[in-house]
Amino acid sequence: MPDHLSRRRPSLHEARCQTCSLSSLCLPLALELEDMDHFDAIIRRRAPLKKGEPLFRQDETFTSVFAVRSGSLKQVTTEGSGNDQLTNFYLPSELVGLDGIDEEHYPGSVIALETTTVCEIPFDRLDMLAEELPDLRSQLFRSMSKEMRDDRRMMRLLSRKTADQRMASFLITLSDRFRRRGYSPFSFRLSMSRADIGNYLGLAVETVSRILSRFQNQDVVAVSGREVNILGMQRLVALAEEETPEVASS
Amino acid sequence: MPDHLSRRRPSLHEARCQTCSLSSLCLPLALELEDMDHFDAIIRRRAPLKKGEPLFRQDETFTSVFAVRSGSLKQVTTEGSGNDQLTNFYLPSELVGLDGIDEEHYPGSVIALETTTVCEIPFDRLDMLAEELPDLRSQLFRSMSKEMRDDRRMMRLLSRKTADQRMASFLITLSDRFRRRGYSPFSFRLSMSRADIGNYLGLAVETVSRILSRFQNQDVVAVSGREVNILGMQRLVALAEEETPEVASS
DNA sequence: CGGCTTCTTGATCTCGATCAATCAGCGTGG
DNA sequence: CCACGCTGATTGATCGAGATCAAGAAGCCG
Repeated sequence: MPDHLSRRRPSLHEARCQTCSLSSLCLPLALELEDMDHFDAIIRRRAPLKKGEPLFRQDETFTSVFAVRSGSLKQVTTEGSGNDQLTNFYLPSELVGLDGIDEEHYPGSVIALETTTVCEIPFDRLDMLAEELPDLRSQLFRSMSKEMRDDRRMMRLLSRKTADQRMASFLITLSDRFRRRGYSPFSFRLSMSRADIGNYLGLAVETVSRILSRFQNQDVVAVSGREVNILGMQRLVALAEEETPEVASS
Repeated sequence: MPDHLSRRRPSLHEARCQTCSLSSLCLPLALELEDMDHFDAIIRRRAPLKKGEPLFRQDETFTSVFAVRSGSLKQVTTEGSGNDQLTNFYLPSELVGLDGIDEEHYPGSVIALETTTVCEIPFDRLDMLAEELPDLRSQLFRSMSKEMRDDRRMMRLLSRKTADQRMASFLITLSDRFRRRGYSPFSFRLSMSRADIGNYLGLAVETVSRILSRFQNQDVVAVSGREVNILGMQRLVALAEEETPEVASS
């Protein structure tokens, strides 16, 4: 993640939706000014999380969803003994915790990858407001629907794609998310470790490292530590889409 | 004109939520009788789908969600050329199409695996009703949240589990869903082909077949064609949870 | 510095894909 | 009724992508 994402402490006037630079991407995106006031009123500001700090832990009681304001987080689900699964990364404007509504508990821990600030949105208040504001309700449905759609894409990636395609897809997706947030899509900093990437993509750390080295040798990207430069977006897209031979189909 | 002639409703008394045997599992589960009337009023009954018939196709405009009344369906997403991904199976009382809200198009085709009946719920009407009925709204959020949670479980399965664990998990999940619908959790019929199972679990057809044979030899299940008998649920659970050595973790 | 963790690179092994062949079911038409 | 063809399922033999094991290198912070 670009450093300025995490460095920027919200000054006071940023701490309101009306003046937040993310408002066009975030939950209140469809609201009129007046409605946004109502929405803004239920938000709780939070002290910034330091790297490694949890926003909440798995199995804690679900109370709120969170909008990322700056920084980034990962969601990790532990099942059985010591076998974690990293199910998502969250960037600014994205909504965290929606999968906890059902069952009333968060299904995974969400942990800051760098200094991170979030807006807390108590869900009972949000639900009440969703009753009054059709646009807010609609946006909430959309957000959840989008997350389901992204999950399906991820399943496809995990069950059909080769290691190379996974890495390429991962870099493209990140690039895209940065672009839509107004940052360079070609030059950014990874806030997650190689281990995180491997865990997320279903690959061994060694494989992640090897593939990045190979991409580098092929001049598709330039990687230095966590700094990434995409040199050939075309090639990268080609790598991600390359026809995988065949699998079961009905 | 007498009412029963002008109505295009199927005359089955089951065709109303109030008397539907699934109402305790389905969307209106939390509604008072009076509210259920309102909900019932927006439902459109549909002619049964025959095996192989699509409920809707990928990229069609999103208009409705559907509740499965009887039978079963699969959701298939095609991307690129001829490379399908089966992302879900749907059983009675489950909600189909929620991932189409965002983007206004269905992200995959949904196809009947056998003769199947569904209730069509126009989404704009549902949304309006969700404004008036907090319980309905809540249940809708829950359904979506649950689907996200299930998706995450699936990601975990695809990225961490061995072929044996996948098959075992699959059978257990099915068994569980049958149990909650009042059917035998130990004896049921698979409505999907081996190819469908393989596609869903990210395995080759041959692997699915081999594992079922092996499970059979170990007296964990008895399989005859699509008929399944679970002989050792304990063993099956053990197979599904067996510690997978190690993978990347942070 | 030294003691960490994270990352890279090399060598080997393994699970499940792929290739190939046969078999079983099942509707269709002669 | 059976022969035919088609699709789905099973079983065997081989192969390869990526995991695992092993050892260094490079950051990073006290």
